[in-house]
Amino acid sequence: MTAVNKKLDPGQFFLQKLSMAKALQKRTLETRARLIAAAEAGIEESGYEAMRVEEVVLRAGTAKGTFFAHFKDKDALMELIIGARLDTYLDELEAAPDPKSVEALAHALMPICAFMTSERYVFDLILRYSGAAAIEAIGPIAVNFGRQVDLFERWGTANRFRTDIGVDLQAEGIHAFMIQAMATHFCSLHNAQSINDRLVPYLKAWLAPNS
Amino acid sequence: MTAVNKKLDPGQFFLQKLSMAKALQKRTLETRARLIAAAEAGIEESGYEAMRVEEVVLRAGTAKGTFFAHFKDKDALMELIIGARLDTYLDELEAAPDPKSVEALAHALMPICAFMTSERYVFDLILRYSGAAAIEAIGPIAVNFGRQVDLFERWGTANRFRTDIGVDLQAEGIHAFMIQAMATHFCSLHNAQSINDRLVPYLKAWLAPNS
DNA sequence: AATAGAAAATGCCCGTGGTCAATTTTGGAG
DNA sequence: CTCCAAAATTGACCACGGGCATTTTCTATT
Repeated sequence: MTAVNKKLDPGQFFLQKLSMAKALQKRTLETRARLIAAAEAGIEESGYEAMRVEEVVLRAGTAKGTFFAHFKDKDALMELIIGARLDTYLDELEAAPDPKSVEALAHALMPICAFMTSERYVFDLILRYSGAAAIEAIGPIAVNFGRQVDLFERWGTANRFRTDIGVDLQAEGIHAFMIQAMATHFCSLHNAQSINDRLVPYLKAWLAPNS
Repeated sequence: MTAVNKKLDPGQFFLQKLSMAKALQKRTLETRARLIAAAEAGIEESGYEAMRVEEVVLRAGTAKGTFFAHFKDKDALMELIIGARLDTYLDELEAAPDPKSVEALAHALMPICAFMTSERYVFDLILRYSGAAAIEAIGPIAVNFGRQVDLFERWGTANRFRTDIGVDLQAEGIHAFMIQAMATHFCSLHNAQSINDRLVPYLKAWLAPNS
């Protein structure tokens, strides 16, 4: 677990952020866990957008103020939970063999795309937090996006699709088109096309030009 | 002015949406204009994020309820105002000659990029509204994005950068990388690189592969 | 065990977006 | 000019995120 940013559940991420700081009381961790569990239970029932701080606090059996003692704001908890989900998807991708074709690459991305577009609210929040809002606050989602690009670089190194550009640039392009495919998926009035059907042409044009 | 989606100021956009509907009272238009003017004045002073419905209503001399009789919610007015700004930038681009090189293309996009990234809040709102939220509600920003891609197609037709893919796909790619360049601009901790410096490598790799 | 000081939890309060039944204004019909 | 129905406006009210002074609980020290 010395590798950076691998397999962090919401609680662990918190611990990492505070590493080397004052020791945390057991009570703190319990309260935190209750709040996160309460939020996850509510999300399971009614989705992400419907989450209310008041309801989370009620389930967890704490006061409202306690919530904000643990999380900067409502979005900070959402980011934690959504970031954790994104991480599990990425863990699976990292463990799986590198895709050998553009089609396989797109196909491999579908689970994470499906999650990201499961709710408009989720997609918007991810985009909003994909860039560090401030220097000191680089959150789980921004970290996950970094991991995504790293993985794409690995794929590009293992199976060099294009030789005229660097693997880093290649990886950033994959990422850009992944976002684009998801965004246009929301745009389409009658979304007849699947995200995969949108992504494949982009990636073919990006990774295998002139062919 | 029969061409679709050209040069619509906030008020005109509203009229278009209601075309063929009941005739509007003069009073309605006046109130609307006052609300929009009040919002724009406030934005001029303190920026987009600082806009408060209460303050707009105070300036305009109306009740709060009136605001929501005219606009679905706060964001609807923001979308109108930001969309209008985007349209003026696009008008200029459409009137200007087609860029002949990748560098010129990127350079031409800088003013609109600068506006979109003038505030984090603005960028997030634009992304949020770039896809139609619902079938009936395709707003000014989504329309503007459509115009952008149309313009990129025109550029691609006039000066065919790539011949192995269609102009529409080419245009969508330009758009995707434009977003990517702006998004990563926010990510960077010490953003030493300008948006232009980020965009040019993307576009070179996209529009002129193997060269 | 007593106590002091720090950490955590509390819940009342506020700001702000958004709703709605009641009221006023408008434009037209007779 | 009068009156009425529809359109526009009003402002009291609610929901929800977030702030903060106060109180409670924990932990370390003697």
